[in-house]
Amino acid sequence: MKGNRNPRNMTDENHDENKLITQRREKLAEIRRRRIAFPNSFIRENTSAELIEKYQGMDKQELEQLAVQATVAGRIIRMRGPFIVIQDGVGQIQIYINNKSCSQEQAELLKSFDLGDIIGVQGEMFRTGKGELTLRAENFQLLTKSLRPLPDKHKGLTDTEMRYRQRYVDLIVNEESRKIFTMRSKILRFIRQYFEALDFMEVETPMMQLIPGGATARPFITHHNALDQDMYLRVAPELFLKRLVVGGFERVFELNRNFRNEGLSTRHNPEFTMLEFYQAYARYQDLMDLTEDLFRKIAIEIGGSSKVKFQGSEYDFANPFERLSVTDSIKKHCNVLDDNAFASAESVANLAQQLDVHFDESWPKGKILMEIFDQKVEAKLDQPTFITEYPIEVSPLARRNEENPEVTDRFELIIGGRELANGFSELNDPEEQAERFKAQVAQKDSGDIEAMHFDHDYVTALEYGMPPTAGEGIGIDRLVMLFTDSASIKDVLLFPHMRPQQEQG
RNA sequence: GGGGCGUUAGCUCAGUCGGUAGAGCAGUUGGCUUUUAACCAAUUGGUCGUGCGUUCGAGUCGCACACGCCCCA
Repeated sequence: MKGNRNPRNMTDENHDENKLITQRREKLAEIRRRRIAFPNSFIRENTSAELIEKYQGMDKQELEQLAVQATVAGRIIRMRGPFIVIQDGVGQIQIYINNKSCSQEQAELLKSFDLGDIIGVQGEMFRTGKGELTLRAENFQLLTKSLRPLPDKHKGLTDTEMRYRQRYVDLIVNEESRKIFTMRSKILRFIRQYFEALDFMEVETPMMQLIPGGATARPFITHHNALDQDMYLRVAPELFLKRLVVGGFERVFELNRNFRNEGLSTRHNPEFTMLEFYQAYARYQDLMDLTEDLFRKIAIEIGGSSKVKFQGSEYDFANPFERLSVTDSIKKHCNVLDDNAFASAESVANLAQQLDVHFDESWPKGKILMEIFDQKVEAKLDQPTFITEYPIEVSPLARRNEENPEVTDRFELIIGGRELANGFSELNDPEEQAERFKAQVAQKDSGDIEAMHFDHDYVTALEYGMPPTAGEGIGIDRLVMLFTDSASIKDVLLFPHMRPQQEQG
């Protein structure tokens, strides 16, 4: 809806009435008088897609000889003369109704039909003079009166705000939008099949948590009345999934919602869908291989090709992804020639200053390094790239690298300048994990609102022993954006979060 | 948080230098009835996002606010 010109006010259904709606209400009132409003006994026998698939190969004569009877139902989306095009869940089909060959009563009903009405039609399939496969109505009835006019039949609904706020209208008139959400569903189904085929088990862990953990992010706070207890909406399922690995479920995944209390943008929605999976006796390198394979197979499943076009770029998922350490990526994309730049906290701070990267003096070396990466490198990484060797200070749950104690066995996958995935070999040393939590709490106490809490029970779980394990999270909304060439996360969320509209008067 | 752009009929959009509010589609009435963005004729429809200001006069100029989009942090 543009601005507030027509606020939708749920408490007063007459608030945005206009003449078109009034006319339709009058038509509905007449239908009520005739006691044929909102019938529930119509039996739909055929879908549009099914009829077209079966009979599109037959010519006019063949169809006439077969005299195929069909019964369809759908929403009127176009009317021209005696022709009505209806749309059902799988497509569209044309209906022919000649008002001169039906009863007075039916002719009246036909005349009252509006774009958007849902009708049921029974008749015989034929082909028009121009060759269009059409159902000649012998009987028809109104199933649902639509009281609100549909958007322009040619231009559709283009106002982005209205498309997001009234997604149902968007879905009625914009096939492209229906396609995106159909593809989203296919991608989710494929991911589940993929992991099940690898003997992963799908699990569900708490979304309401006493200690929010598993990611550095601000949580939403809610309150449990009976327990008189504040709770957090989870920012990640990570710590619970690893408890399950301790318990002996060696391959688990969860595909569900996370909540992070941060701003909205074309890449961020406060609730978003994340895939997380954990595999015992695997290393982070194994997950990078798995990720390449998964992306390649999704591309082929969805688009029939390993090549994907996204916002002017093309990625071929048949190729292995580039693998670069954080420091190598900075060297490559910021023209840093001297390895000594990464030697100490001072030298990294100097580098940040040289590159005009803003940072806080109190930050540890690794955090400044990541700030350089975030501000100067990430957006430049268009082709799929695994960034590895993340600093230990920003990776409180990842295993420390054996050769370089400053970094962890961790990677992130960047495509089109966006983080798509984050994985690592898990830290399974309970004593080191306790130390890492302490460091997070210290950061929290010094004002870092995103730092983690100390999760004692998680440490206890690790004390029972977690096998060497690797885990990964993949942002599903961004992944769907990638495979549907969507510029905004709102385009792949059925009901994206929108600021409420102000009521007037 | 900062900057830019946008908000006009149910939908998609014009609106010049500040001087009576426009089109297409949809709707209504009639014609046509195997059409293809159907067509032909007539016709209805406006709190120009909200508020304040400048002005004889504001859709248009100024300020504030709301919502959205884009860019930056």
